[in-house]
Amino acid sequence: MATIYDVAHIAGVSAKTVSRVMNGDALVSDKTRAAVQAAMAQLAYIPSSAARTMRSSKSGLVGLITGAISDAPSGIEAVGLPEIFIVQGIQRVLAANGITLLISDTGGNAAKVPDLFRTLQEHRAEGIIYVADHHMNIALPPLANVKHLVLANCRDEAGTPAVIPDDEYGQYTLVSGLIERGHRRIGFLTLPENLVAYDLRLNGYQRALRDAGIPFDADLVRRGDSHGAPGESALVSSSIDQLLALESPPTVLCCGNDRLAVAVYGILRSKGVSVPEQMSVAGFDDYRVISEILFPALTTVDLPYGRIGEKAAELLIEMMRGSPDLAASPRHTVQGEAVWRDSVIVRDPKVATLKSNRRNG
Amino acid sequence: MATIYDVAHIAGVSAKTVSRVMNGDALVSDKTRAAVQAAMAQLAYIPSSAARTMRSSKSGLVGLITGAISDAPSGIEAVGLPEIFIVQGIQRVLAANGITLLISDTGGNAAKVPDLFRTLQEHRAEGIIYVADHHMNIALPPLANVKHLVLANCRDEAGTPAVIPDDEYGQYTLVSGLIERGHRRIGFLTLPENLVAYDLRLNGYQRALRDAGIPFDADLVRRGDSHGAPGESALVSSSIDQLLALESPPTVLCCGNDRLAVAVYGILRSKGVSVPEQMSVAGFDDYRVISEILFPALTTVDLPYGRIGEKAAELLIEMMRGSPDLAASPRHTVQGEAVWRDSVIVRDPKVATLKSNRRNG
DNA sequence: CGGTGTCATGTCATCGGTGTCATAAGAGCG
DNA sequence: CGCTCTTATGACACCGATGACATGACACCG
Repeated sequence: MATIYDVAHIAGVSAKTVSRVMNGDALVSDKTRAAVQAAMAQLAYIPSSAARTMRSSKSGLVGLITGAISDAPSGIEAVGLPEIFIVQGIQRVLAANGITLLISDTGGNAAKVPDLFRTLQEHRAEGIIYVADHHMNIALPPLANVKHLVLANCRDEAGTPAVIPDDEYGQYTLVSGLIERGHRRIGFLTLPENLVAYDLRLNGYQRALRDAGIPFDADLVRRGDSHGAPGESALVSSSIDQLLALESPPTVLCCGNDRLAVAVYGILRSKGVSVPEQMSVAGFDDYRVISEILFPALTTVDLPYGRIGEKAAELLIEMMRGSPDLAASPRHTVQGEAVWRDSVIVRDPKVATLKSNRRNG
Repeated sequence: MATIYDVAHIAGVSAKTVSRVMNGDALVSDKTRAAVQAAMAQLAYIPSSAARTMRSSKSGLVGLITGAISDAPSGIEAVGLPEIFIVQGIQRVLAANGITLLISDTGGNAAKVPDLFRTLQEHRAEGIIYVADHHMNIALPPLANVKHLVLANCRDEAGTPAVIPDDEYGQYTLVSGLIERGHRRIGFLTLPENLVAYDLRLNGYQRALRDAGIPFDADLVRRGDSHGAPGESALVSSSIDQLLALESPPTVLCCGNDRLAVAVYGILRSKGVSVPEQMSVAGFDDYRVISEILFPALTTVDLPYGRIGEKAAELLIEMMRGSPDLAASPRHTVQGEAVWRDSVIVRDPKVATLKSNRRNG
């Protein structure tokens, strides 16, 4: 590979002048610049970032760690789907700032994390972003010499700057929208209780009811997703049975995520309940492969993974540039809006519910 | 950040001796080794890979480029789902070999590719893997000085080493299994015609029929997936109508991918055809979020994205080590097997088909 | 006891850029 | 014309590791 000296020799100038041409550092005469550029083109010269890094101690690299330091029960395979969108968002921002991304994956083995950090530090990464595959609490091992660290899609108790989705807001928006569309009895099929999003979503659900003056009815909240564990389908099925058996059953089911919504579609149909005519369904995630393809198309909440990535990268770059006032608000949320599709119908609040219909029919 | 000289000074030895301790190069007395290690620990010393790279011209980096240099019609948003699994597979193998991954994404803009290559070369990546989000043909721009390049999930006409899924085999295995399970009239809802997999899958379908002595009936092959374009659902619905209207309708529908299978479930149900009792359904991809959750669980073909990534990385490492006999077979295929779930029933080939049933009933 | 070999360690140059300082060539001015 | 000032460029050290080579301390041998 050609070096700066080769270029200098061909152009008949000193290496330093070549350096100046590359960096636009100082005044270089037009003639010299042209000669240098011609020489660079002729040799297909590409500067060595290693040499540059040594001298300037700026690597132009940011490290990324993904994988599970999970607080979820073991044995649950993380699907890892959102991560690619987060990574793409990060990439987008970093590339625009001339930064290259070093990536490493724990492969689900939390014990590897210190090694991964070390590797990133060997390459003198100027900042590190840790990405989780779902909104969770994490506890990173003690890390010496890691100056700039941002968490994406997760958070810790140590006050590390974090970018997380606003689950409470998303659920609030969805449920408010359902109420606007005439729904008064809103079933809620929950996420596993140990998830961070469990509480947040439930809060959003309750706040939306409260703001609309609808009393909270605990009977409408049932266990839904259990990480795809065996027996989940039966669990969801029985949850739905309980909801349908209520004196005043729900007119819509909010599912903890889109995956669960798919299961609910099947279960409702197998029970002879049509979607959305007899029961509206809403998901959470706007996991498009599911939500757009499902029939009828699924109303859900957009979880803006790309934005989470972008914001995490923007935050990191600010930190690297030494902006202050960041420690002030360690947690940054990104809001996603409800996406209205065919699985939710508009109804007249005064018309009786499913159960009553049946009774009458 | 501490340097090798700082360590040497604290340990009371020369820098070279510290280097020897790190690399296990030459004999070092136990006492000296202990002193050096203590000093390294005390300073939390982490060697600089930039300095090492300069001296040895080995960076320990491999570059990865993802994104669309698509042969698909424009305006189609790549879902980008498999990529994460491929990337994880690559990461797994590289990490095991002490190699760090540099990643860059075109963000769907093919014009960026030369820039991305340049950036990877500035960091002196020792090899580059190009990953596509679905099995496709690509044409990379002319690249000077890229010695070791491997394509994953795509291929070109220039003979670049490539690791691709064996779509023909997958479809063959699936259809053979359907025949074993008593199906004789096998419907086939195709992928878009411009996809590489379109022909391969159709070939596998036909070969399976041929091997079983079942005549190929073109009426059983209908247009299915159209990249989620508007009107896709209507298209699939009419394709299914045509299949159901046949004198001897199919007993099972093979869908070009799992996404399409989800749509087919809904359409069949809306037409009053039960899955799998009246019509079995099979997908392709084993896209687990869909296949395991769908009700009934979807029979499909595993597309081993993780293995594709692993194999691409293994191939690249072989090339980097200078193994020969690689140019000999530029295309390496990875086979995926059919995964049998509830959406396909075993039937008695002698029993009449749906249409006949209806007629009789 | 001198010669030879092994072990343990140090010295020095080098990888490819860039920061610092020096310097040469004009330009402008009194 | 001599002085200062700007512009354009070069010389040189340095960043942090490591390869090549040198050296010093013993051990062993005849």
